[in-house]
Amino acid sequence: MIKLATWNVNSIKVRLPQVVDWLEREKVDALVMQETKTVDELFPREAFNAAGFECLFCGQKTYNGVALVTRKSAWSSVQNPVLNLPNYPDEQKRFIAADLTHVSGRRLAFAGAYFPNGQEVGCDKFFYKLDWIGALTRYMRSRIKAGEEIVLGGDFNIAPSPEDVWDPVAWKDTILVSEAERGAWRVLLEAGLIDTWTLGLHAPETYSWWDYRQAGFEKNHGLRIDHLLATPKTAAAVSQVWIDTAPRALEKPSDHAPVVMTLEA
DNA sequence: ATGGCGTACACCGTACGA
Repeated sequence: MIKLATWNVNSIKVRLPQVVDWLEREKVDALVMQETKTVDELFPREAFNAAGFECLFCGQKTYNGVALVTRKSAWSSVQNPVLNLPNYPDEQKRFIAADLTHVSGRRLAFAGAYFPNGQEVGCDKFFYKLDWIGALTRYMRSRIKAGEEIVLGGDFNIAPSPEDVWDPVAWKDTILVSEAERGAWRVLLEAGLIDTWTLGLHAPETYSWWDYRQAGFEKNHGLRIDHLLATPKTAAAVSQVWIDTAPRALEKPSDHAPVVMTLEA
């Protein structure tokens, strides 16, 4: 069994102890992280190495930043690292990927993405978001057409359906749920990716993000905006999918919870 | 209508997130 996860950690410096504890306790084999908010020179690779993980990271000062950590004992090789979208020159560090070969022989590319937030429908950042998703979609499509098996995890900053929103009436047409964003989500999936959440393997229903403000987590005022997508053959090997809400209940949590899936080796 | 909270940077407040 292979366990893959995505987690927006909201600062790897602040969240490092929680992330390392969680990786060890949950026996995660590979994790993509978003919002590491740390330049590469200061990424805490030694802490991950000591916990038995190899690291790839693509960071910047203050904002954004992504990383991929892989359990050394689970993978026979980690190859062809991709740091940021190759087809989209961008100072904002939002994409990472590598080709993983599991000790069982199963191969897959594991990609992690931090989609732009977009701030407000119609503003410059919103159009950057749509543009960035377009570049990601083209890149994914090219790799899928080449016959690769891919898992794409990340903070998509899109709630695909009304049931992914705690108050869909209040949120209607706002950032993260607008028709334009959901349309971009559908186009991405049409490139050949399946939202593993829709495989019917998950329980219970929950969100992946809750606002720090106004006791969002306690009231379960959340959104499901973090996702794990997979190409069809890999999706057919998925055995379970869940959102682990436990880290969100800790002291000084990230505002996001990790999304996890297991895959038959 | 605004800001609520948390993080980063380094101002002692501002930018940003979702």
